[in-house]
Amino acid sequence: MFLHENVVDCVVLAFDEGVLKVLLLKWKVGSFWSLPGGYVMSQESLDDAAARILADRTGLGEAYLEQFHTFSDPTRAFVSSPKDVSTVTEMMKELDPKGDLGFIDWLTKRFLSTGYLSLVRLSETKVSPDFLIDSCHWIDVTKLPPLGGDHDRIVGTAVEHLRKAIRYSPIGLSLLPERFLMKDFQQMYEAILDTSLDRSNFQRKILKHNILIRHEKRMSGGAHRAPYLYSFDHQRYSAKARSGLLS
Amino acid sequence: MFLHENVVDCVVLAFDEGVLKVLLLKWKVGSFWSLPGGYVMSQESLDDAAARILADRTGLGEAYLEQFHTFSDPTRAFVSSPKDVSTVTEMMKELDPKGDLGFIDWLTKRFLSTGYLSLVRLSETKVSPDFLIDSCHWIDVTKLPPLGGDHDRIVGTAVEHLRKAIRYSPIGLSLLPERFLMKDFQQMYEAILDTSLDRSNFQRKILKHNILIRHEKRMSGGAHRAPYLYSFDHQRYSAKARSGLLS
DNA sequence: ACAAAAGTGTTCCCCCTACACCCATGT
DNA sequence: ACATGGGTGTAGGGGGAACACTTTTGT
Repeated sequence: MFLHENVVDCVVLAFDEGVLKVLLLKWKVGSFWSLPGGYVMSQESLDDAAARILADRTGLGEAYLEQFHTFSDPTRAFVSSPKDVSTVTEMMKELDPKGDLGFIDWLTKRFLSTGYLSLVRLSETKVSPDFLIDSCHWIDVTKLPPLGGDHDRIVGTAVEHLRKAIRYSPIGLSLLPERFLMKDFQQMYEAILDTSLDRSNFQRKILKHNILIRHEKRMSGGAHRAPYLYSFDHQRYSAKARSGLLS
Repeated sequence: MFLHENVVDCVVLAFDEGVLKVLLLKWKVGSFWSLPGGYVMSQESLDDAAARILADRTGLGEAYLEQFHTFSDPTRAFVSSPKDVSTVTEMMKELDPKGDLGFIDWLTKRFLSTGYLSLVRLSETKVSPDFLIDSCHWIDVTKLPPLGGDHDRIVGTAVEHLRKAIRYSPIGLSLLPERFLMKDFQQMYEAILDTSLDRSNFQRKILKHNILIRHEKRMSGGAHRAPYLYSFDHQRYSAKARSGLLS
């Protein structure tokens, strides 16, 4: 009756150098930036499509992945101005004179995009470009380049979603290594909530939940007193899954 | 490339007789129950589609309406068993021998459904059946009949979404009349959160936010002391939109 | 010894909780 | 008068905010 193209766009976030970074793709043609995304195939659920797209682009089999919103502005299109369309067409011809130009259609067509939020450990990813993508970059979410279509709005909605969710669940741990310092943990919260937290009170509040395991001290590197390493106690968390971590 | 049918399903909730009720449609054929829903047309946003479907079914021009999730299970279909399909086909032929049977296809086809939550005042609605719908009913969300497809899951997800949202925003007011009693307000929260709250503390907590206007006493009806009427102070709320109403 | 980071303690105060109490009104 | 529902008060406890203090480690 009314058929639509459905795509999934993944907002893949990592915590690196004290800031939240999002995985962005730089296209060969036109130097456009976009989120990793792709079609939802005929017999595929949105969750499956998102997992496939994430795995293809980052090599991650398992990762935190959650749908957060479906975007449907009828005017949304990856490229909007006629000038950009012709630029892209020219460049495509140069890149591959015999290739079909079907994807030009893709750039200008209206479709529905379902946004997925993914939280990963940057070190565990192996990002890979492909025949359309020039390169992959981890970009500070507060310093985005101009993105195609409404992808900047998608990133914003994703971060807003994360901001709400992290107050009630420890999903942020998906951003940290298996063992981590309390300082990293706090900085991760500060980056997401865009605020500063009292070191001593943060530590007490978190530890009171009894969902972290304290290990022996790290001996290595850093000058001054050696901090403890912590890891997440999945067992105990499942038990008290309803309470929420902050306030 | 991969075209899909996209529909919107509305979970329309009202607060009546102390409980949350959802608007359900009873179909002429097969006595199926379903949520009000419909196609997303070619040049229409999801928001527009949901507003149109809500207006068509309830007569409401303005109402709280918010997207909460997109459902995409490839196996989801309104009618799944072959037996039900043939039953429906027979009944359609009886109802309208010359009509086309295209919508049988609809019942069994895979499509993506975006769920919208709507909060309304039951008294302001004028629900209307149509040529496919036998009747419309407001049903206690805790006492649902068997619904077609995954509509029961959609209702559950909607209520869960409402439960989270109401802790941070006064959307529940969309369920109450312009002027209401503190008792109604509390019962509304209790119905949504499925818990009981201390009367005195609830009142203080709510009033402290300074977003309710207290009017003169109601003289009418009820035996015993006459309670105040309250209404929502939109002005003041906009100012402090970030705080959240319950803890 | 000193500086800086990390861990722990202390104080104050607000707010939540659980009631008790007071007020108003119709029978 | 009294029962009942509605508004207000109060004592106690828990926990968050701010900050001081102690411990550890490399230079």
